[in-house]
Amino acid sequence: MSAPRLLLVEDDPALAELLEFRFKAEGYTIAVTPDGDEALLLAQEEVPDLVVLDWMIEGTSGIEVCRRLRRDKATAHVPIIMLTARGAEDDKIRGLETGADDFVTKPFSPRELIARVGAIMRRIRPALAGETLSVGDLSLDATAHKVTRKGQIIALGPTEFRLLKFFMEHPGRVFSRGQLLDAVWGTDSDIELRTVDVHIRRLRKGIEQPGVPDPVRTVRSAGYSLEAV
Amino acid sequence: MSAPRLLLVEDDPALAELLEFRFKAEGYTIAVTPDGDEALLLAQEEVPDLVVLDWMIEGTSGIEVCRRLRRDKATAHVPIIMLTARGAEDDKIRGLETGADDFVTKPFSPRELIARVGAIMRRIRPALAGETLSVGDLSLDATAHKVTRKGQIIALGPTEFRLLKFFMEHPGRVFSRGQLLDAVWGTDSDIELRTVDVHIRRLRKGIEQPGVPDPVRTVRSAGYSLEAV
DNA sequence: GCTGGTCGCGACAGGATTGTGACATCATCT
DNA sequence: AGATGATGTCACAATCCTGTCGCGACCAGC
Repeated sequence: MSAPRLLLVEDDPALAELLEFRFKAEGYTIAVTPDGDEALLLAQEEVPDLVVLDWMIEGTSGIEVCRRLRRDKATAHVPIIMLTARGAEDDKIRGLETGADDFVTKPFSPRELIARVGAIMRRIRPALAGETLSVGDLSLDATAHKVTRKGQIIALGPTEFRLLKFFMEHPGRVFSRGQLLDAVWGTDSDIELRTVDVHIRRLRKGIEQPGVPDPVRTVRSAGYSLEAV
Repeated sequence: MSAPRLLLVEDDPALAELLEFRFKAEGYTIAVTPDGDEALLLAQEEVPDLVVLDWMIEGTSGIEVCRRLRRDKATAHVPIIMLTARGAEDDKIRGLETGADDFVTKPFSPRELIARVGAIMRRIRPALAGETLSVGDLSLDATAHKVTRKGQIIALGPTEFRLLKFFMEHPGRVFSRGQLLDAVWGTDSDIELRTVDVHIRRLRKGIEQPGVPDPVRTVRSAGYSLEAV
């Protein structure tokens, strides 16, 4: 399984850098931002596996970020660890009731935070387990019949799903329309070659996301391929 | 969901009584014992949904109880919240690494502990290998032959019950009509595939509740699945 | 610029798949 | 026997998917 993705919202540069370094050393992929609003954008762009959120941050307050994360369907289930100042007990309570899953009181040791993140990840991971194909920012769970890009669930029709699955089983390789027909439609299908184009288009439309390049490459007079970015 | 069962291991009688009272008021079923060994016996007798464990207790130490709970297959998955004295940071780390899911520093307010328990309870869903299956807001007691959703009891016909049970044993996974026939009706049944649709509908009708999305997902040209939410 | 070939895109009608209500049958219980 | 509830099928409606066209944009070479 790919590296767990964290999102750290912390406006103290020194602490942010320290944690970034430590978590990367632990094998996490981690995005860092000091700003609440930017954090929300990042979370929507690519849904993280866990959010570490400082209570006192610039822009939108921590609890507001927390609430908004919970409100958005895509991020509603993501565990949140709040960082809070010592003694602010009411904040803790409110944080937990808002939807934070845990909090850590400043000052804390990186070891403690890492241990807590680990504890939550261990609790979450098994639920997500499945045979998952993964190419670039795309991932496809064949048993659950689900496709995800940057963590966001994507709806595809049956044929588009099979097409994408085939591409993801052979990333980077170029297939002619005939090969795609054989592989996705079946050897004995009597279908126009150009029909493949239409499904390629539907697939592109399905997985497109603003600001992200299209991973489906057209190779003129040869066919199509899925780029591993 | 039937009342969540807690196990509280606490040797301070005043605190134990206070927490017992508060948790009962919150609708939990709670067993209390001051002794570590007795706690292990109780946990084996009736596996709780969550354990609140004081670090310093009579008999076997808290961390030892924690470790043994984790070692026993029946209780390995049960979340544990440790109660620990202020400032014992190393203990926290060791506790978490041993398998505790969270800890609360004394002195704490009952509200805080209750909020934490609530936070963890909200997070438990996937495949507990016990007698009661639980997926999303659904829970199914195989022995009592009862299904509840968001605490409300739901009446299902025998076939719908078996169907739901099978889904809950494999949450999120998509099954074809044929697979469902094999699993729920039996391998040698001679039944129309479309009959599955009808029972899916009856199941949906049975578990539907106003304001809550339908957890049964139709995957066109593939089958059905129960969403793990 | 022009030309032949190739590809993207919107639209659409037919086809395939699924949702739904109704019904006859069968087993169980009173 | 009668009542009740569960079950498997069917027909029909509602959706969704799909293969094909046609048109225009684009590309490479002349």
